[in-house]
Formats: sequence, structure tokens, C-alpha cells
Amino acid sequence: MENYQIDNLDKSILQALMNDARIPYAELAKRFSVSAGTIHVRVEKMKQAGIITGTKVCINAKKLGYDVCCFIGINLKHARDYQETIAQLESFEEVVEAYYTTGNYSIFIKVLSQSMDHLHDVLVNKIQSIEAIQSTETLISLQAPIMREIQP
Amino acid sequence: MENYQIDNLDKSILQALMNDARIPYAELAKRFSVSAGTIHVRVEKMKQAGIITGTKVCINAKKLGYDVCCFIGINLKHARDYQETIAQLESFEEVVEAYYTTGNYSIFIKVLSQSMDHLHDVLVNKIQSIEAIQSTETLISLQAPIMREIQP
DNA sequence: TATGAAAGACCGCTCCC
DNA sequence: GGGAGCGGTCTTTCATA
Repeated sequence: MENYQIDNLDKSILQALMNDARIPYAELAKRFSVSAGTIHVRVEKMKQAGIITGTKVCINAKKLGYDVCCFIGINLKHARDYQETIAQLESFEEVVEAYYTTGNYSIFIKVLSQSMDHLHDVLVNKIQSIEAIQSTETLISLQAPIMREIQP
Repeated sequence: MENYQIDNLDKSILQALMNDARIPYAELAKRFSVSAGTIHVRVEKMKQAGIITGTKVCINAKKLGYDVCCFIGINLKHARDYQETIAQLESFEEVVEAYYTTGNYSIFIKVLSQSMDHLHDVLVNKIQSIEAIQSTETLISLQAPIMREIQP
């Protein structure tokens, strides 16, 4: 888990695997003019170093009915209620991300819901039912024109 | 690409693959008491239906030096500058997500940077150099206690 | 139509150079 | 870092209910 300085080959491998985790090592070997064994060694090293943390399939949330994406800025009554509020938010499956932020809001969350009605339900019956929350501000995402990973 | 109503087996497969895309089909077959061929058929169908859009390795951005995560709310001088602004934002690799939102901001973006100095550079020399932008508000994320996918 | 079983091709892993 | 062999996995095909 110690630090490991990646080189250009590692970067190239990462970029390729970030687009498609199931690309064969032999294919990468050809592309970067090294042997498949080398690719394997590099990937293992990056796993060891904690750079590669796992693999995922990418899901199109809309096809599963989760059409509506929104962000909600939350202000707490007291900063000390932070931990407890996060715990409650975590119990709502619609809350997929939460950030503890500086700036206008105490907590900033991302919510996926199936419709405007569903979002309304999540807002009123779930999020705003948390006692520690003083106020919320909702930003509904109409479109997500950029959605990518950082380039190593 | 047409709609495809997923059943419980599909859901189970999705959930498993969302945690680890490289899990063998035979393992899933055992877990859900079906044959490996069936798993294969289901996965192919979900790919066809556009539910599964690909696979990715998960990267620990911090290990690559991208320590600082922040959100920036952007207000445009004119709503008509939207397309052009997105195009410019897209050219900055630090901008990993962008949303067109209702609410306080016209555009809402997520930015990853290597340090506070780097973030400052991105803000001043990249984002605020876009002429169509009237004002920005920055929310720096100190912690991300929740980070997950929607459960199918 | 969807599933299960088996065979062949392919891939990843390991050892040795 | 490169190359070869073994073991495991994926994919395909065919039979079945």
C-alpha cells in the first residue's frame, strides 16, 4: 500500500482499463509493445499500491428508471449533528453521494430518483424529516454534458 | 436497445457486477443457482438493452495526486452561452463532471485538482477566464462519506 | 422461449530465462 | 522485461422442458 510512482506505461494501461476493464492483457501488450506478462505485473503493482481499487460495470441509471438526478445543499442546525445526519442519509438508497463541504452548505448530496414525484417524496418524507437539517436547496440536473474520470 | 424489463435474477447479477466486474460467470451461477450459460445470456441481454454500458477499473484519485475535490456553481452572463461554455470546460481535464441545472446556478461542475495551489490555478486561469461566465461559487469537499451506486 | 451441459477457444497466471 | 505451459474462464452449440 506504500506509494508507487507510476510511469508512462502504467498511465497508458490505466487509461485503457478505465475505458474497458475487460480488455485482454495480450491486447494491451500489443498496443504498448510489451509482453502480456509485463502488463500483468504492472496491474498487480498498481493494485498493491491501492491505485486500482476494483472493477465495476457501468450502469445506465435511466434504463433502470432513475431518470432524475439532482443535488441538494443541506444546512444543519448545529455542525455537531454532522455524523448523525450522514448516517441517516446513508439509509436512503436514493442518496448516492454525500460531501462535507466548505461554502454555502454544510453537506452536499447527490440524489437519484425515478420521477419528479419520487424526488418530491424523497425530499419531503426522507431528507427533510431529518431533524438536524435546518434548510435545503435543490439543484435539479437537466443534463450532464460532461461525465468522465480524471486522466492519470 | 429497446426497453427490457429486468427480473430479480438480472438485478442480482447487476448488483454483483457493480461491485466487481471481473467476477466469473461460474461463480455467479453457483451463487444464484443457475447455469453459467444463463448468466451469460442475461448479461448479453442487458448489454443489448443498454443497461450495461461497459466496464471500468476504479481508480483511487488520491493515489494519483488528485487530493482536492470541489464543486463549482457557475452563473452565465447569458443563457445562450451554455453550449460554448461547456465546450471550453470540457477542454480542462480537471473538470470531470458538468451539469445543466435549475436553481441557483446555470452550470454546476465537479473539479479534481492536485492541491489548493492547483485548484487556485484552475479557478483563476482556466474557469474564470471563460468570458461567458459571470460569477462562480466554490464548494470544497473536505470528505466524501457516501459514494455509491444506485441499487437496481 | 429459456435453461442446462459440454466442448473448444481464449485468457490469465506462473515459472524460468 | 520476455516467452512458454498449465489451469481456469468464457463462449458457443446442442439438447431439453
